[in-house]
Amino acid sequence: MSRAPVTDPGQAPLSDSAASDTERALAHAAEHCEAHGARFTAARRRVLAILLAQQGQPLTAYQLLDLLREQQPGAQPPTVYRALDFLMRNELVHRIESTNSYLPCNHQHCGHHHPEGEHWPQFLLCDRCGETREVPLDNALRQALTRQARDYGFEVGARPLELHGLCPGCRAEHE
Amino acid sequence: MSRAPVTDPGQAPLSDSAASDTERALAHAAEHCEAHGARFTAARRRVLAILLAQQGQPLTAYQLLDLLREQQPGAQPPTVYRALDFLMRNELVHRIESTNSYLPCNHQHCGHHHPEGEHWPQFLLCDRCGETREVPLDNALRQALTRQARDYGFEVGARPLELHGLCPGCRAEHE
DNA sequence: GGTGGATATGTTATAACATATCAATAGTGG
DNA sequence: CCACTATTGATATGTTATAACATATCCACC
Ligand SMILES: [Zn+2]
Ligand SMILES: [Zn+2]
Ligand SMILES: [Zn+2]
Ligand SMILES: [Zn+2]
Repeated sequence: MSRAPVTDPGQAPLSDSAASDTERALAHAAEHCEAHGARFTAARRRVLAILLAQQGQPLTAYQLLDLLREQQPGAQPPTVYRALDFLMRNELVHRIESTNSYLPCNHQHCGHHHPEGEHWPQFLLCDRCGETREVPLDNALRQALTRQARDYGFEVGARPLELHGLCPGCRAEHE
Repeated sequence: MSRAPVTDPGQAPLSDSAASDTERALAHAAEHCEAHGARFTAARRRVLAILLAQQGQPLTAYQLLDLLREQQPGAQPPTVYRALDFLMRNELVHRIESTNSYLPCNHQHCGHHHPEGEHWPQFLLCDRCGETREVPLDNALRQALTRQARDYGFEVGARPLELHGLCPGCRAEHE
């Protein structure tokens, strides 16, 4: 699996807007956890901050571990997997099954209440550059999927959809 | 991940209809390979036969390896991964990304020509019993997915959709 | 300001999934 | 038969994820 180069938030200076986006996201995460009685500890915050620094490029757990070790040299695989589990339980991070990688939830979709039910994300993944974009799953699409599954007798839930292809940039380059 | 018990085609006697389904599928596979200049060797046939014996329960590569070793004691991981690669290249087997497991293509959907393009399967997976059903991706759904992705500038291809939930049987038991 | 339960982290080891490499062998066409 | 290519055998390793158990921290209560 080829992957894009990673960004180390401790070294590579982010642009001002990216940095403030990250700060906003971290503040939001802290708030969200507080509201749910979950503890947003330093370890969890560090992991989320690293993921947020990647700008739409998911990281594998071991890439994350390498970056985490720059701040916390003793970190081990369980360190990152536990943080990821926590962040996923709290819907702050998603796992991309098709690439074994992890991405912060962008919650562009959580601004207001969803009558249709729980958070059902959809990802658009570029097979060329790795860019991964989370978009809201269209309601009509959601209903069509649920309904079609029900025609086969299945009751399906809100696991992320992963669609692979080429991002706008790579489409342009490609021809 | 919990998985259902496996069926060993060499020992557990299949019902007549299941056995003949398997034979038909194997014959079809042989034909299909012949037509494409691909060699349907004994090793590949054995692997496909084992998968076909599972009746809608995907196997992991190492479950498959254990079963294969009953016929071929020297089999190693590369033995099964090579066979799986071949079978996937020839669209005889699918990989289920969300469970790291493998399932024979049922090609209920390949009976006639598809104007919409390549084989774009959809799987309905039961999280309780593991049953995995391959169904044709509805054309309207396919178009909606393609179109919505294009609205975001992405050009997406025919990777399988994996929808998780409860199968009819497990829904009934569940309440 | 102790005590105890719950939650989180540290530490070591291992399970589970997948591929690289190179030598040996078997099919294929001249 | 020979050279060529695809396939298989065999060994080792890489990659992803969790088990198991010890320790530390937080917090409510006395
Ligand atoms: Zn999300
Ligand atoms: Zn791209
Ligand atoms: Zn199929
Ligand atoms: Zn079921």
